[in-house]
Amino acid sequence: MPTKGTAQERLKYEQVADEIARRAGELQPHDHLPSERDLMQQLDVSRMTVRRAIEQLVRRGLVYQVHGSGTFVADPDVVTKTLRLTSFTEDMQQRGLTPSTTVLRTAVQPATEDVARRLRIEPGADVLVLERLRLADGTPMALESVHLPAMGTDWSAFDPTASLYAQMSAAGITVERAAQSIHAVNLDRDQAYHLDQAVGAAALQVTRVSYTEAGVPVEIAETIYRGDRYDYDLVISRAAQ
Amino acid sequence: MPTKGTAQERLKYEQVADEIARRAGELQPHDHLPSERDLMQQLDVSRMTVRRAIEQLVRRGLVYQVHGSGTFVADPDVVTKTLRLTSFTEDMQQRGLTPSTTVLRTAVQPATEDVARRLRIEPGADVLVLERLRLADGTPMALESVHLPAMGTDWSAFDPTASLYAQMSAAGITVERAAQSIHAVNLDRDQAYHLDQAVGAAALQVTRVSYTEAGVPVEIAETIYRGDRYDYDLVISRAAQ
DNA sequence: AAGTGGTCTAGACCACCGC
DNA sequence: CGGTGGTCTAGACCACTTC
Repeated sequence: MPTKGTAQERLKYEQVADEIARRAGELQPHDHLPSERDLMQQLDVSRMTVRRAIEQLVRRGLVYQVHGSGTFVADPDVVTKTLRLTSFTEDMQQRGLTPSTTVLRTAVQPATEDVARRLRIEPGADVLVLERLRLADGTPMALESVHLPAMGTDWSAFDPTASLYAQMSAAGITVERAAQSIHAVNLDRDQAYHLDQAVGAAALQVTRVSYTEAGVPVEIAETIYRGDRYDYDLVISRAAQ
Repeated sequence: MPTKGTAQERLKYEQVADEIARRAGELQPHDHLPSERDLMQQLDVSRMTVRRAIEQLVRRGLVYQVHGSGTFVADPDVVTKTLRLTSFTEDMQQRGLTPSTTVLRTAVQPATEDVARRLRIEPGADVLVLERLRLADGTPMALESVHLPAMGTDWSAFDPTASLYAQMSAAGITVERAAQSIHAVNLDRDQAYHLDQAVGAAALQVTRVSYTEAGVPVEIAETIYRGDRYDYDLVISRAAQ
């Protein structure tokens, strides 16, 4: 038997998933893939590992399964752009734009009733407030207002121009889930000024509350995107449930 | 051995998931749940079944797991309202409102270049076009324009006032995935009239392309929601990936 | 070192599809 | 009927956390 535990670069089911994805790429939409039993023999793994690999691919929308019939290559098109948890920076880079940021305001202040309730902290407790103008290729794209609870973190070393998620991650905070609410608003005079838009122009107001794996809220962010330059794209899958 | 295959009301892992969820409900957030090995003994199932059950609960945001440490009850709050594939009817009912519909237009017409490309059919091929005003508790909420490809279906029996998804389902078409794009727009005169809003008021324009499990597009829907009465809520999970 | 979740195996039976 | 995916078992070893 070959050495097994040593330097197992990647998980087996991921390697299997990659291999099946590679084969699917060489076939046409709706073509039949080998059966799970064939694949386990060919790739020398157990059936559960094959199933787990295929499960990933189904979730990504790359293949689909029909009960007594088989596994097939899916029609592409929608693939790739599944819903992900992204920062403004990543989001813009993905669209091929260069993001930049102007800090409008940064302050430590007592939490309002509403903010305290949503962050599940005491009203009046310290929160870091950060207001930024986000630009893409030098053009104003969004106005962002972020509230962060203290959480024993030392915000004195905080750099408002750098990536927020990166700094939170460095502080041991990992965002696992976020609730978003999207609303349409007409820009007021101040907002229109910052975004270089006409007063009353339609804009997307996205309010996000981010949570750790344990369901502890760690961020409230309210972002107002220019309506003429920003779409909120997402893919909903019934399988996700 | 007891009879096994007969009348197996529900899947084992679902029953196990329910039982674990019940126990979690009686505990406080961040309380420790029994280990997987304890649960498999207590519930007399294999470990894989326990893991599969817990996997569901993690996806629902009800519990969370930490590698060498254990399984814990999650902080609630966000739970329940995960992203789902819903119709206007379900959506409104979920918000406690009574939906109704006024049909503005219904016609079979040749597909435009753009519609044909998105539905992956020939330009000029027949599509069913349906324009409806959707109301909640009698108040106009949204303007909806739907394009359906022919797909050999007999649209002559089509009832524009009834649920679209129900009729598609009856025709053997199941929507499994949908790509949505959300945009902010200012209402034009005609839209404002139908929605009982001021001209130029901000509104959410949601464009959806629905696909079957095999990735075949079966519907294009463009819905314009009143900005003052409609939020688009969703929960993004990193686990979803 | 003991206990936990994470991965993987080899095998079984069931439910469904197409011939 | 044979082949397919869907569920489930009993056991093993690994990686990580906690003491």
